[in-house]
Amino acid sequence: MLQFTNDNKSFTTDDSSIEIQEVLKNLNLDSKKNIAAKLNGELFDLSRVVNFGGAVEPVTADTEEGLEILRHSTAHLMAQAIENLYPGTHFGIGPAIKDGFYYDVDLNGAALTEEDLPKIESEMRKLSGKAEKITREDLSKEAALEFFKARNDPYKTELINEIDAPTVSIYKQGDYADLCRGPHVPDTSKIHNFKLLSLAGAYWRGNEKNKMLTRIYGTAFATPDELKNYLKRMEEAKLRDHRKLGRDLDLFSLHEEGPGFPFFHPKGMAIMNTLIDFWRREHIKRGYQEIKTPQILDRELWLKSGHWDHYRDNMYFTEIDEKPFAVKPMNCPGGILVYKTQLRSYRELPMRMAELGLVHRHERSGVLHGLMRVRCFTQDDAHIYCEPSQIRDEVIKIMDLDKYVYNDVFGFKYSVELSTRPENSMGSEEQWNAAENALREALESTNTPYHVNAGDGAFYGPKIDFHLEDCIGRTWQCGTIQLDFQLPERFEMTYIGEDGKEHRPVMLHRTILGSLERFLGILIEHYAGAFPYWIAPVQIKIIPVSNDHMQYAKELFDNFINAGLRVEVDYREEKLGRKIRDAQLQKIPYMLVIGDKELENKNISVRERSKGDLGSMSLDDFKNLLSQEFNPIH
RNA sequence: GCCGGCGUGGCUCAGUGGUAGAGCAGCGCACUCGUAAUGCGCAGGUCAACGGUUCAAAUCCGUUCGCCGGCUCCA
Repeated sequence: MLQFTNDNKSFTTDDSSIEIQEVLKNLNLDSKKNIAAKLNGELFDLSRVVNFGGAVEPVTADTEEGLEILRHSTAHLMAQAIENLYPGTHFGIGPAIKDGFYYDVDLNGAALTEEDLPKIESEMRKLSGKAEKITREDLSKEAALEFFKARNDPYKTELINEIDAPTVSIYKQGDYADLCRGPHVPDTSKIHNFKLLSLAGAYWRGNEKNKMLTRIYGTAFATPDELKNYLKRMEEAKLRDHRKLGRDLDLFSLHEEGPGFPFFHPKGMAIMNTLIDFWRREHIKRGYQEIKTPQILDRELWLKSGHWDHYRDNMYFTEIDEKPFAVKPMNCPGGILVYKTQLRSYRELPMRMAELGLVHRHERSGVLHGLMRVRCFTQDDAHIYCEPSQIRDEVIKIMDLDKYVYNDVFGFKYSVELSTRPENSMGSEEQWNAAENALREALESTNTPYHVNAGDGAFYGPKIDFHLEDCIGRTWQCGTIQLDFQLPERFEMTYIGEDGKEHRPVMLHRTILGSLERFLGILIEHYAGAFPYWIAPVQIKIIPVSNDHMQYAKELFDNFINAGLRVEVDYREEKLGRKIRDAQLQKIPYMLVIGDKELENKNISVRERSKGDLGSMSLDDFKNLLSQEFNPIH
């Protein structure tokens, strides 16, 4: 006797070969919208025979789980279409991902281009129109291997060999068959609202030593409107691309003469400098001191630090007086030399030394991306030297600063990851365990949710990484906290303890913004170029109505400049509408219109970029208005 | 680095074998203007670079560089 329930409804049957869709029917849960079902929380195909009972519910494409199934099935449909159009294609993997799905295919040397995508799409629509049943079969591993060997599918057989279970499942629709855990929609007619998006190369199993396959990205949604909205969102995201806005707003530029080395224009620097002002004030408040160390240092230093062994491939080298030197890829070794200039006391610890260090790292040409991924960047670095017992509190203090900066000041969502010991690392197992535990303890004592990234730590120690989410939902690593027992050892760093004896300090490496360049890129996209007043490169644009008002405009300009504000005057002999439009396009927070009326009353007419005309007011009232603006520097 | 695509004035883009085009921006002139584009005129390009095919190359082929979308790697 099987019993199925849904809320307060229930259904019992003796039929141990019943399909879930029959169960749903008997519970009056049948619907054309159903694409799968959940039984005791586990997902099943609608046609799956179940010989056990439990809580059952239908799954539709408008839920997160349903959408994932739909997308996975769309990937299969695409593979089926490709097999029809390009016989002999071998298939890799084809999962659902965040905003859609992809399939990695091996076209036997044939190359696809973007123009081929509509052709594949229309084949998919044709197959969808046939409403072919999607069926599941459970096979022993041996039988499955036979099956895919017979189909000459090397990638699938490789996958089967690695599956650690006696049986595997395959899904079929028409002549197409795929190794797959499922579940899937019941037939291909459920798949309507999809679009193939782009092509890319992808190594088989993500390993660059393997063959490169062709990856086809696509997406699918429950309704046409959702698909349309998604595509529109992507278009809008393109409009806030920091590379486009960086040019339009005259913030920075990139040149062939320096691939990966960005050039900052006056307006980009205005933002950078405001960011740095903010950063300095906040660090002074929190007990940091600031240092600056050289760009190029003797190779011996990098041999000693371990960078030569572990980081050489990312470093630039040069020669001075026939002696080998390296351009610094990190600030730590230089900072340690500063620490070692004096005999240190336990009374000085924890010692927090910050450095806005410009580091150079050789990145492979294909990974460069605007300001987000460059070959030279300014780290808002700091090294904290402390006693082991102080680690936890110091980590908590850094996480507090992270929260303040990311959340309170910039309004970002962020997530936290703990990365543990990688291959090719320095130091002993015990040291690594102690270090990892210290970080874990700090996370847990503050109830911080985090993911573990096994094997992703730095070569000298484990780390906590902070990932910000940008407008397209991409995440970027900014802050990091890295615990290091290795460098203090290698550099024989010491402090004199309360007991009068020498002790070895522990070292924390940390950044908050990460890279100022990347952080600026993220800010541009986050605000779509409309920077908040406090950080806007031009805060106020003064717009004289005609030549008669230039003199008054200049007086106002001087007044604002003396008050430390970033202000410009539009001296062009253009119509007012034109000057307003241009200031709007530059996304300047405040526009001050100066004409006869203002000249006469010695006041100003204020326009705010999103609220529009605020009317006339006195200079004092306007300054009062400005003082109400969010400003973490004042 | 790898796979695919792309490279035409400052920007956005036309131009597929026969003497390089448009709009915007720039400059000049006129208009002196009240909350998102005034009009007219002028100037600006060895078509990424190098090599090849051809009577003739922006256009076809090759190499290099750079950029874009991914993979791998990372702040």
